[in-house]
Amino acid sequence: MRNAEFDREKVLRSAMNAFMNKGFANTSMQDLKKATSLHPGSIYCAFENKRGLLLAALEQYRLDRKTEFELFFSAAHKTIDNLKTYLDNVVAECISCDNTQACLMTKALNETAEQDVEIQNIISNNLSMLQQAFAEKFEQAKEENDICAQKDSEHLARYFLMGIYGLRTFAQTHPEPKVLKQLAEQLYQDVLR
Amino acid sequence: MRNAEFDREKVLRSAMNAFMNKGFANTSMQDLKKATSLHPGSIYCAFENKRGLLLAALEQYRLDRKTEFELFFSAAHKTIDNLKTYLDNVVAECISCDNTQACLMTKALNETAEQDVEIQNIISNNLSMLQQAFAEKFEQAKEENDICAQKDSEHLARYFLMGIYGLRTFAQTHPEPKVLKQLAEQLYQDVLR
DNA sequence: TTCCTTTTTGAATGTTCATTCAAGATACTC
DNA sequence: GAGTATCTTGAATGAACATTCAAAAAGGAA
Repeated sequence: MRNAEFDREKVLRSAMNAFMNKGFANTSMQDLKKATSLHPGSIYCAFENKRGLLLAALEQYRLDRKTEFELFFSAAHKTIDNLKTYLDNVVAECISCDNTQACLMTKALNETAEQDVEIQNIISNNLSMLQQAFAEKFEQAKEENDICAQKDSEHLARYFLMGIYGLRTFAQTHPEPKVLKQLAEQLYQDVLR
Repeated sequence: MRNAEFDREKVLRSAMNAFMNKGFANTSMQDLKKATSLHPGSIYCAFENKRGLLLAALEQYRLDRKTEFELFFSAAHKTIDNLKTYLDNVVAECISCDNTQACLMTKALNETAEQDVEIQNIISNNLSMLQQAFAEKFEQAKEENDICAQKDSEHLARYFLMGIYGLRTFAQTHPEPKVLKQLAEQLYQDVLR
């Protein structure tokens, strides 16, 4: 017996970054070798192939984002304030202009859509989970009387997520802090109202 | 002397579709040969290389979208109603689920970002033009007293565009007509208010 | 230590790709 | 209608790619 030497999470996060930087098709095994410090054979041994590495990276990304989400909403503030903090963080990511500005999910969705139904389904499910998580937070905010009780939490969650997608795309063309903050502020107000 | 035999616009629209279907990196010259009915040599003769074909396709896409835009706003209705019609059309495109659901601009932006600054700049400029065109329409709507005079047309245009980006991305995961229509409706209301 | 199992290594493989090119075809000019 | 410039054709090219594999290394069990 012998265990793998590499740290699986570290490798997956490196692969994530590589895929976010150059996209799936444009990231060669050489790029991945450099990014992960794993030789091709090891990658194939551990993840079957390049696509398998993407699948594993997507799952790790989901877990990381979930942890991050829970961190934001574990803060001892009103739910509505945590939502604002979450949104501000998205803006901050967009402004920073590093590769995390792109979401691996939407990036991969854009690239592999139509061609790889399995990946498309996985991503759709992951994004649905995020949407569901937001819906629960909006429900909570309703209970805290910060959002009108008649509002549909599901709809709010969808709209909020749509706004985040739009914000990220917009930021790719104009990553001006002032503008992005203004857009996020309006999104927040529109959701509150 | 001898003129090229092929119809340049037709070829570019075919290339557009190919790129929207599979993305730039995943569209091979063979795919392009099939899509455009042009032999590799002819493509290289006319567009220099694959990237040149993308550049030409992007420009044709811009022109086509511009024509479409002007068509929408040439309708003899109030500007605000034309805006709604435009948005409804985006939703209809998303629902139809053919490849036009994706915008070639945002698709290419997502894929080539970071790696090809020239393409990134071209796309950013094109999208800025669209944003400017929207701003003019919002200005017009203000003059027609359908939008509060204090509102900033530039901001409205950015928010509207952001919403469209978000809508398109959202539609990739959940192309349910009812949901998309509801999201578009709220976006419209939020812009009006 | 010894043996076994699994991982690591990196060169080899065969495929696919964008691109080139020389020959042939075609339309325009004079 | 001859000449010429340009386009079309599609096979050839060489690079880059994902993937495989056999040998070497190393952890764990006894």
